[in-house]
Amino acid sequence: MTTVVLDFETVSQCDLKAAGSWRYAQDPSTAVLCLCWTVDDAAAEHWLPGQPEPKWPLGATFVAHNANFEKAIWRHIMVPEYGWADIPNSKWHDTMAMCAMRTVPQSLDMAVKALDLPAEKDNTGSKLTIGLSKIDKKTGMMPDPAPVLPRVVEYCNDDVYAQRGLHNRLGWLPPGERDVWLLDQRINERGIRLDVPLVRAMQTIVEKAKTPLAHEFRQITGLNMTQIAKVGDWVKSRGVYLPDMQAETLANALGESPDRDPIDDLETEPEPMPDDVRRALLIRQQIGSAAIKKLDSAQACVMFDGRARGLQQYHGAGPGRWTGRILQPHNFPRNRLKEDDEAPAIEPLIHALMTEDPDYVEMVYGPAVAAVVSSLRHIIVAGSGRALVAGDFAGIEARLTLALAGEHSKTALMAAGADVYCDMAESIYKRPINKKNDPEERQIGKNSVLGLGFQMGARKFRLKYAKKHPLEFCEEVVRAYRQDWAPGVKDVWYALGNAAIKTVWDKSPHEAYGVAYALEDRWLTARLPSGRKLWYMDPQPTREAMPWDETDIRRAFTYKAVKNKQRVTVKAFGGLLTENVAQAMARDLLTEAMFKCEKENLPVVFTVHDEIVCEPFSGQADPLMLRDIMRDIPQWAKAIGVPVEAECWAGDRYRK
DNA sequence: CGGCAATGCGCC
DNA sequence: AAACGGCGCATTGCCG
Repeated sequence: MTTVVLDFETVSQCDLKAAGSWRYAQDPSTAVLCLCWTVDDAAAEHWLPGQPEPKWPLGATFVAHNANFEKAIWRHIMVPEYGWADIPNSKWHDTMAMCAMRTVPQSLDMAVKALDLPAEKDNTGSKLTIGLSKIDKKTGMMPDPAPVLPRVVEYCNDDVYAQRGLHNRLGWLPPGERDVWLLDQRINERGIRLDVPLVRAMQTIVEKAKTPLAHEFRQITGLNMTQIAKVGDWVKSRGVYLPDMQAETLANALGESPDRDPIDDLETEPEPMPDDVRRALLIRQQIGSAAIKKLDSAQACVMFDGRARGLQQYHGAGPGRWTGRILQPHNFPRNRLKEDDEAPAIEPLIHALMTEDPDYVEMVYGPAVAAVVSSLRHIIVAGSGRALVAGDFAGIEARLTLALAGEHSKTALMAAGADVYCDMAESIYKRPINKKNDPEERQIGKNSVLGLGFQMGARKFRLKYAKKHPLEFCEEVVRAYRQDWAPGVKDVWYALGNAAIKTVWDKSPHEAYGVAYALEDRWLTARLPSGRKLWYMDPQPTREAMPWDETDIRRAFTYKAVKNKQRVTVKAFGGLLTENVAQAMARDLLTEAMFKCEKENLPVVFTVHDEIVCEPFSGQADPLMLRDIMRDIPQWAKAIGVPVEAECWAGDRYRK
């Protein structure tokens, strides 16, 4: 098979980072500087605008790093402006997807370095090319690319060689993942319809509501609201101690926490607070949300047809989950507005926001910016003639973990629809618990079931879920989970940990709980019950002191991963490996359901880890159909006995 | 001014 | 007996 490795260089006044590849390619100011490519092992060639279309080898596969970009340029510029033939998705391959799957850094430069391939990033060429998209400050005009074009081609050639080296080193996606990637491409090209007039109205409201409050904040503190550290210092200087400026901390400090029990816990009673501090914190709480920046993101990436594309990154996270980009549908704030203890009806809320009148919004829904933040999800809508149908797997990672651990009495409870959070709470409190009379106890039970499956300890549990309880209580919660409620789970941690450690130390494969660890090339792989593999790069045998006893030194291992765009060494431990497996199995259930949705006229527009959002024709918007699809699990999942439940809904706007 | 690291904050 | 999560983006603050 002939392989063409290619790379475009372009100029534009559109901000690629903010807009994403698809919107960028559609921008009228975007133009191609050059296209460079190699055919198999031959030397690089290049094409410049004005030259005839190159003769592409018949049936070639086109390989690019972040093929989304090359595809977008090809479809939005080469096809309509230069009359080139389209290349279908089935003829594209993405080295970035390959890096993602193998947990190699996704940036070309870092990937090449991590794999010790012989290529250096041409920083000068990169800067020169980027500079062609920026207004020249001396002339006030866009620079003329012509004089530097040979240098740009040289830079582009280097990138093509780097990409080819990467491709030769990593090869192709395995067949199953190839299908997932092709589905990913379809979803990213389909895009998400945004309600642009609503986005504008929200921005107007935020602007109007924010200005006087931001001014008042500055009057009181002399600071900018976003200078969190300095605001913290100021608060402290006024005699109030706050560990951070997080929404929850502020709510507690301002005495708004509904579940607080002041008699029980005098220590955390909100301190009497000077009026200016109270007012400043109230303002910060009302308008300090960073999430409203999503409105700017939405404007920047939405295309001429009202849809935003390229919002999901294939295999962005180690266990295979998608990650969000640009608008990032993965972290929309949840709706915190309450009307009679329920989320308010959506359409009246949208109507109120569309008035662009913050006073009216405030009168009906409380502080206007908070109302906007709570409504952000609703900017995602169904296209015309269509509806949204969405569903999420209920507590899927906890269910998978319990099933894997053979805790069949617990999975049977779940399958029967019992309230396992109350069941867990009964193990903790050793008395009958019900949802109505013991909401706090049930919440502790819920956090335990969802949080303690991956070796979280008492300290962390307290920090995350139970700040108001003493450490001793959290120790008892952890003990109850590990000893009484689901004792099989800790066995999974130790078994997976030991199997992986033995594999790395003895360089021979070891299996536990249906997860088969082996060494392949520079990776430790974990074959899951679904047949898919997880990849851990550059595993190193180490010896580690145990956290509970520094004289207790045991075999362990580390591997390399990317965090915050940095390559870091990660210490493996059983709980982490178990979490990876649970996340990965949940992802496999998700993709399985996504394929079925596509077949059943429920085109997928995005997913959020355990949630699928589809956009069928209005007449086919049947949440029960989606529920059936999501509950229809593959054989491997049936074999471990995981009880799967999905909560589904249909509507015109995205919600939670 | 741009690049980079650290931090905060939102979700699953 | 027994431990650490996974992400992306915005902002700040420091550096050259």
